[in-house]
Amino acid sequence: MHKRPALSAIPEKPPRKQQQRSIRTKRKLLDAALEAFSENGFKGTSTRNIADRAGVHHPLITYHFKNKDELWRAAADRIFTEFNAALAAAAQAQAGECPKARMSALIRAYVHYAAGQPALHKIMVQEASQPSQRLDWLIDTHIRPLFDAAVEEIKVLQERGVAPPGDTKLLFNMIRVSSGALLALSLEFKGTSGIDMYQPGRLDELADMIIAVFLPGDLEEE
Amino acid sequence: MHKRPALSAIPEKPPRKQQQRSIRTKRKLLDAALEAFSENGFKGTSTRNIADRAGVHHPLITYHFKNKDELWRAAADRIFTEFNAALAAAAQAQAGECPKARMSALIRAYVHYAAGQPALHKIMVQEASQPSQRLDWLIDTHIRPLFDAAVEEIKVLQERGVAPPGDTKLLFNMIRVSSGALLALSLEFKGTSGIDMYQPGRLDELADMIIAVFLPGDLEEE
DNA sequence: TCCGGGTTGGACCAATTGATCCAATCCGCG
DNA sequence: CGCGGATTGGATCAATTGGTCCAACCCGGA
Repeated sequence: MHKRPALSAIPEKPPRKQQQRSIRTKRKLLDAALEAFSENGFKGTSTRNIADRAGVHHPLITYHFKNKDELWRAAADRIFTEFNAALAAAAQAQAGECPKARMSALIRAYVHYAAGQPALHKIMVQEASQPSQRLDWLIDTHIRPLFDAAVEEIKVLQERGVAPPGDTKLLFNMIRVSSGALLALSLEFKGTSGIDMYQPGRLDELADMIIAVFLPGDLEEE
Repeated sequence: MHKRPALSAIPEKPPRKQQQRSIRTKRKLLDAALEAFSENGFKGTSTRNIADRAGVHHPLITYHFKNKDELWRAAADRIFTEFNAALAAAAQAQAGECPKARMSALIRAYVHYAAGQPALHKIMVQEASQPSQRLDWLIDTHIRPLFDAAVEEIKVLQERGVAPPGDTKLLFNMIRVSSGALLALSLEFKGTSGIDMYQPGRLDELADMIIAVFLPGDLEEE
């Protein structure tokens, strides 16, 4: 409402700078939480397990994140923000190119990000396995905006004969799970087929096949 | 070692018939276990929660299945056996048809089975999220035999110009997650796109799109 | 009908869970 | 350097976990 003329700081004293070790602790906890939640789901993960992975005393979770739920939210927030940035960077790099080249670059970026951070897709699957407030939050905050933009891009590609016809949202989700889910299942894939998606070249092979299958056409004018 | 001449049954007395209620209890527990494990994973599911869903006293799990691990195994065994039977029936019905029609029927059968039993794919994803004996058992006992057969079928379709070229195993897994994973994510899909895969017609729409995308060619002779 | 093993219910156990409390320690700041 | 809030460690709590035990019961077979 009213600001004092400086000198005497009454309502908002500049809070002391956060200590460095605190920042490190928080980051270690978030890393550990992502790994643990993606492997065992929310219910299946104990805060002690997270603290152990992080090499940190477990009540610090309460101190830094209030409770298990908030820790999950903070971890999910971080990975989705990072993912968004990675996609944006890829899109940026292809700003002037034709739509098909742009989408191809996005697919490649997605495949590589999903491989480097399998937690991304795993956490979505873990949460989508049953209704929950966490799922609602995830969808509203991160997933829907991201997907709406992608669906628009694909719609253009359908209109111009590059992507096959049919429900765009359905098509987009097929593309998306072909990369994300397949990488989330990479352990099973290795066991059934002997193929290790993390060998060099495999990721590009996957991306190329996705592009070949889902964007088979050549660009034609409207 | 030595068998007595009947009359006096010593080593193997014909065991009394299993009581009917026991059979019902076991089946209720298996149903509940599938649901619970697919929603919360192995670690995230408590035996008491399973017993509650089944409306059964929880120590009965120990009595009927020895422990949580064996219960999981029995549940997974049942759903995969059922699934195998459903696929076999679909294949049987198309015995004489051409390869493309046969694979299309299999895809349709898979989509409908995955929709009716989302636990099938969810359990695979839950277990594939980290190495475990359960995952190894699942792969060796059920998944690999099933997939090897499917991969052979697809290889034929590639050779005859129906399916796109490239690594067959990779292609098969793309087909498979396009149906299975997409249905496992149906809650998220509903939230992001407003599309309910369980509305009538949606499943066939998905199956048709999978066929259109992954089996685009017409059959040509070798 | 009644016997006896198959099946179930109730009480209980040790270990793990998420969370809280408070004293000890650390470190940014004056 | 030394103050004092920020951060951490240790102890502890009630609730939940997988699993065991034994008495009560149900019901298939004679």
